[in-house]
Amino acid sequence: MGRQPCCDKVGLKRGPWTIEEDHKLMNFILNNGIQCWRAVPKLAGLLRCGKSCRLRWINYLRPDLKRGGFTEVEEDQIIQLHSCFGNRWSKIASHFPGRTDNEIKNHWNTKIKKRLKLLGLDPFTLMPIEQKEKSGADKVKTDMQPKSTSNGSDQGVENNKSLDMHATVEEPKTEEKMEESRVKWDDTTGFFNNYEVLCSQLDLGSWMSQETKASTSSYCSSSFSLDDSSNFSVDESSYLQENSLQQWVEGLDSILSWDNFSPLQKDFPFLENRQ
DNA sequence: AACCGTGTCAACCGCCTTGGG
DNA sequence: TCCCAAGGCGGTTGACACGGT
Repeated sequence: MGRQPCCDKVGLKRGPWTIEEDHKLMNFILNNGIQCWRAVPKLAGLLRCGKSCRLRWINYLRPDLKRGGFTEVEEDQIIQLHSCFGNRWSKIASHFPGRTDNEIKNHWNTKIKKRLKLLGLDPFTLMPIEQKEKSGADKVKTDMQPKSTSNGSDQGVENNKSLDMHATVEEPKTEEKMEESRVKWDDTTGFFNNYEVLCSQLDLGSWMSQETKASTSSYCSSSFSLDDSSNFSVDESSYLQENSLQQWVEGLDSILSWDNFSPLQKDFPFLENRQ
């Protein structure tokens, strides 16, 4: 017997979301908030499971999402944070208001990982691959896992100093500090420096920005985030200022066809001017 | 034009965590 | 303390786009 599905999947729709479904979900959440994800699809008239709705909202429809490619600075921060937290994407994403863990995970797997390999660095340890090969089989074992999940000693505090040089990473808040003190480190943590050295040698910065410019420029101009985006709660949707919502609408403009959103006009009059 | 390989990313799956009873 | 439901999370998959041949 396999594990029971998270919800009754009989008759539920799967696959890509249609604009109509997006509309229903968005409309429902903006009007009612979220009390229980399991109840959302029923109440919103969707043939989806609650998890699917939650994911769609968090990764795509949420008003505070920042759209567009990652900047060079963001990529730099992701690499640093990944060296601290490993594959704990939600933890990493919490440092990037408006970015989702899924987005960061995808970006890491498709872009950053490859670039680091191209630079001859191991993506997990930021250690030069040649050096790693020399250092024997024991090391290979650690390369397979992010440091945060290994059960090492407390040398992390010591090694963390190497990251302090990078002022772009915020000092973790009290809770995070406690969490980080639990994060285990090995002797490769400090090798983030290798990445920087190689970047400067190969002028990776300009290379990255060349590539990211094209993808970011079209979106960044319309992207935005709410002041306290990381804590955005739909229950408080009424606090949304009309202009903030309008910004969100503008951000979505390039993605969704607003022909399908005309029913929203009664709730958000500024939509009338669109199309 | 057709095919193939590769890259990207939205969405799903299933395990883990949390909170309420 | 235990159990269960629901939410959260990370790994993985598959559809689609795009470039090369």
